[in-house]
Amino acid sequence: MQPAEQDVKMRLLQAAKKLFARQGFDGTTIRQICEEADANVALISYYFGGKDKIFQALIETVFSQPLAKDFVSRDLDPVEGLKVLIRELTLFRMREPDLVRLFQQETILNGPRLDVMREHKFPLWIKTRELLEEGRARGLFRFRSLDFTFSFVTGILLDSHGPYFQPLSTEGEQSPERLIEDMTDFILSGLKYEPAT
Amino acid sequence: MQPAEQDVKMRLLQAAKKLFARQGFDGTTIRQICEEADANVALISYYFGGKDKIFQALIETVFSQPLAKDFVSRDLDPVEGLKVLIRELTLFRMREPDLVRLFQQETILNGPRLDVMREHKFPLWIKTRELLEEGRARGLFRFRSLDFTFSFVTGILLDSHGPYFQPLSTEGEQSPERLIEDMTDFILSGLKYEPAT
DNA sequence: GTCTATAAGCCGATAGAC
DNA sequence: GTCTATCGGCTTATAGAC
Repeated sequence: MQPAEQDVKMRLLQAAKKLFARQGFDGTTIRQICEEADANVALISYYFGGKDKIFQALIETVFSQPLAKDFVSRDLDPVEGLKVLIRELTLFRMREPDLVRLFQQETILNGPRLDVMREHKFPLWIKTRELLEEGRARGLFRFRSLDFTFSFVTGILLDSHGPYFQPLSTEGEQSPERLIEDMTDFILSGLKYEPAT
Repeated sequence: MQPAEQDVKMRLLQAAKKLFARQGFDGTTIRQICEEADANVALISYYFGGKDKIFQALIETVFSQPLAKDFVSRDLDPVEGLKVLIRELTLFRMREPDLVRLFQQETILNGPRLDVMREHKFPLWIKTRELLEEGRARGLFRFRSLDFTFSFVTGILLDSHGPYFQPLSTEGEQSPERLIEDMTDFILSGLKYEPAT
């Protein structure tokens, strides 16, 4: 694969990510993608084989990079584990807002490609559930339903209303660190965790 | 307005709600809607004036029913107010899953159709923010950032990952009442609320 | 590898018959 | 009020020139 070819393919993938995320799959045309990527209209068919194929290629490039391999494999204390999860996930979400939006859309549309995403991301969520359960067993957390509690935690972690509620915001932009701190605090409090004094 | 006319309009609206929710606005054609409603292709133009218009009409019928009118207008204690909000919103979301999906779709896509929804729902969220702020001022709640805290609360309230995480569920179906109780408990704990003994 | 030109089909919308 | 037939526009995809 030559450099120029690499370059165009990459530009097309980047443009596809951006536009699919912002406008949805159906709301995006290959013409828009090619224009955004400064490439000819025919090159999506040439490099990927069509609109569906470039979407699939996009998903696959995402999962070729490890996201949370170490979080899943490391043997962490429930509290420390949740802290690592909150931090890593929050930073990832701030690094890749378009990707987050893309996932969210697929999740809601419940399309056929959702299974691929499930397969790759579920180890992360299984580990998260295990941390909650272990924390409860050890008396660190207090809650009644694991299913409900898990959904509360993921609701906070994967919140997707940022832009929607933007007009209500009053405090301006804040640092990621403050968000991570406050989120950790809120979740651990919700779990009735009482830090050792 | 004659009965038959009412009937067709209603069937079209119901079909539109179902298909827009499941396939998105761009992924749904007026032909599909009319087929689902057992109506002729031309009737969407005739009754509503076009695809965009039937969407708008759909949103407006939703908001013609009072959802949270009383919640917004009633002068409630912060804690009681949040409890009412959690209950009403949760019950509404269980009654109208398609509508929830529709909102979530549009929220993420951040399209031009979002403004209509914002206009109708924002009084609810403004009131929610006021309750949080008032609760903090009265020493009932403890948190640092109102913006962050508001996003945590809405993340839980508007969680959209139910179907996605379904395969991880272990506790089977549970009653709405239990969900409301647990959610209230988690949120108030996250806000550091300590019930008077 | 890149481009133009064009094919073939679906889209939303509507004029006009009934 | 309902329907058929059709229009113009835009879509994806590709054949073929360079």
